[in-house]
Amino acid sequence: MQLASIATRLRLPARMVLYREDSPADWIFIVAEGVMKAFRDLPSGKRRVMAFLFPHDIFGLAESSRYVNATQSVTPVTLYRLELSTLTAMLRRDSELEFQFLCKVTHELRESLRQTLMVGRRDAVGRLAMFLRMLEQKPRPRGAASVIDMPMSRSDIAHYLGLSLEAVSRASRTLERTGIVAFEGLRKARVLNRTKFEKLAAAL
Amino acid sequence: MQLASIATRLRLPARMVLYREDSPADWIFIVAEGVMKAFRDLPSGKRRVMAFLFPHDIFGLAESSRYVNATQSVTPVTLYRLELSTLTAMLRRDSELEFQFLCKVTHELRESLRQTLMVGRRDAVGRLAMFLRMLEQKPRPRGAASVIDMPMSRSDIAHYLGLSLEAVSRASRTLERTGIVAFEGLRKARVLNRTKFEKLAAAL
DNA sequence: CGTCATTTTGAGGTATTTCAACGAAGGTGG
DNA sequence: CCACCTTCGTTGAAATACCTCAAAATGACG
Repeated sequence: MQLASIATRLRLPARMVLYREDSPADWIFIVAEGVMKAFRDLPSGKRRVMAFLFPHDIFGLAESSRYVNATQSVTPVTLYRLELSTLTAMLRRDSELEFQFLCKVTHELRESLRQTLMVGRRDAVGRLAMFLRMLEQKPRPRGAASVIDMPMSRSDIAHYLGLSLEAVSRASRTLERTGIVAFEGLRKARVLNRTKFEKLAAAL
Repeated sequence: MQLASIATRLRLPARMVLYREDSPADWIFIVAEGVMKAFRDLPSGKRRVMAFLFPHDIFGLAESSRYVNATQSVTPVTLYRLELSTLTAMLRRDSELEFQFLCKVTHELRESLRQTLMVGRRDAVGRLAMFLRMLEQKPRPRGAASVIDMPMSRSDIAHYLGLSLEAVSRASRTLERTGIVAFEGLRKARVLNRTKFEKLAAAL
């Protein structure tokens, strides 16, 4: 996007909190490189990861000038940061840009709907399969085509899927035991049986 | 919205299917009166209600020129219908209108996130409380201030919350038995114990 | 007022959550 | 470069909550 030209470039190491929930929302961010997560800590102490943010994703959704989520880097990241007021001014001036932006938000909406579907499933294995398929569809880093990269921790995945860490662990084990997916370490996965995999991932 | 001026007014009786999933997405709709539901039928035969659409809500989200959901009227409804091509043309011309539209979609995104949070909860009673609070916050029809109107069936609620019909029924019973909510028939509810209600509805 | 659909209620099955403890991984400092 | 420490992940067993199936009760509608 041409927004980059008026944005500030920003680098963050892994595991760094960018902003907290309910803090004043002055900026909008775009991921240039790396992965972030947006999450909320619930009263019960549980944590829900609302989204993983990949390159090209825009984030900084606010309500009444406060961020609705906290965000934290998962890997080292490069971000573009721009003032919200600057952005809205630009959008009003540049209709074409605004339209692009609208498309972007619409896309996010579709993603969110997909996540609702995923979280609504009852079975842990299916949810994990769906998650892996989502990762698979992300633009993969150069080279490794058939390998799914999982930059986030098992615990993050659990919080994203609305499962316990243990359930994710067991679901991984099941996928491996049934020969559908092979895990190499904690950060890589490979689909071995595409047919069964798709059948699982298909929204139950 | 001023979109109404270029839109076709449309009336539907209750329980009428407006369009099906994957059918060509030529139109965008706005609810003027009544309630619609957007849903998907899953391979397993289960149905998921993705959203209830109230007055002022826009719907007709598409992907590759196909609707992503089917929609059906819950009550008799009045809709505004406009061609997608007409809309995009107008948006490009009228920057102010486009901005309004962007805000609208952003709002939908927040709602979707809220639903994700709700569906992700583990307890049926909490989910139902959260749902009732959502209904409560909708602009209520004239008069009845403290009464929550539930135009949709228990079965629709179940499909929206990702629960079985029985679970919704039992959750209602529990809310009633504990004196938190009183149901009058199947279509009206009243919060009796606001404190406990909010505590339940608070995202666990 | 009768019929059909929807909702309620009960009992049993199953998947996930919890709790606890062990094992592995990653990061830091000597 | 290795040892140590802390965090994260795995595994097992028991508890919980929802789902499913079945039947009765209630509500909707002609």
